[in-house]
Amino acid sequence: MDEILLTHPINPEELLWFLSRGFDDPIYSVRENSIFRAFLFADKKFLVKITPGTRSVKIEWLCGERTEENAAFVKSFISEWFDLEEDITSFYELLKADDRLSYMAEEFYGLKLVGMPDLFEALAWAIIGQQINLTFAYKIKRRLIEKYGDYINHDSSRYYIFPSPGTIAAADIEDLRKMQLSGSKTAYLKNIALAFIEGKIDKTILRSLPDSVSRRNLLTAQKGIGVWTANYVLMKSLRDQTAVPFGDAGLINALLNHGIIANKTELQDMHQLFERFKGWEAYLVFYLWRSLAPKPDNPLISIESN
DNA sequence: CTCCAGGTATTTT
DNA sequence: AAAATACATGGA
Repeated sequence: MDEILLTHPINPEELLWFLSRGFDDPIYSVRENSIFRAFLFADKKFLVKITPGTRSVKIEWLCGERTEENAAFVKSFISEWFDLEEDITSFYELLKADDRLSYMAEEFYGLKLVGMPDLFEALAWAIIGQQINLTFAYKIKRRLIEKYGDYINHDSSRYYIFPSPGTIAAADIEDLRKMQLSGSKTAYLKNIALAFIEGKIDKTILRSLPDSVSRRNLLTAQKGIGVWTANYVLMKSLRDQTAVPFGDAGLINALLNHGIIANKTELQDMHQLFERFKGWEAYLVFYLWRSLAPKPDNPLISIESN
């Protein structure tokens, strides 16, 4: 049993809820307060069971060899995935200062920004999700991962690993189209997989760039990566707080719900809001998204339900 | 049938 | 430079 001790407490219920919030992400499964996920590291596959608590996250090895290297990799991956090291106290101070958002500091207390440490997965996911509803997007992601992803079978369940850029670069265009990826998205995916293979994009390169703007420019140089996708990926995979997917349909709807903007085109008030949340922009987006898919007891929807 | 969905590229003003 | 449009396809 491995364990990550937390300096800053988290809310395990919120985390587990978010991970299983009515969508079907094929990259992990959530059962009985634990998260199951398969990993590939140094050509070895393994499966772990992750059980988050308030002050620690427990990691149990279910399949594959537990070496010190593997354990270190998984711990670091999980820490990044769930943003375990960030102290979000000052974000809560900002929330509390806003009458329309202050409830979030209690309602979602201890919710950390769930990221996507695998940059290729984040890019592929962002492209799949462009301009289609999330339910459909997750279906496509599942088809993609079930056809091209490696996996581990364990206890009559299959745990998938997201396909590598090499696999997608070699994938047949017709097969991708059959998954109901549009023609242009198919081309985008292949193109981006190629960019990874050619070493044009990776996390090290992105991190070596001096600012958000140059990171965004590196990404948007690829066809299929527009401003929204670049910011989404920088937010989810590099935890760039200043990368806000402005124009995002969900973000706009959340702002409308909270009465922060009055319509979808006049976004001055949105920019003012983000100005006040400097340094915590990505967290603000994440919490606003969180507000869109509330728990049954969330006041925001109990009003309209029936 | 309509409108929309965690947009992007291209073409037209 | 800004605005309109084509694209693509399921979900509600």
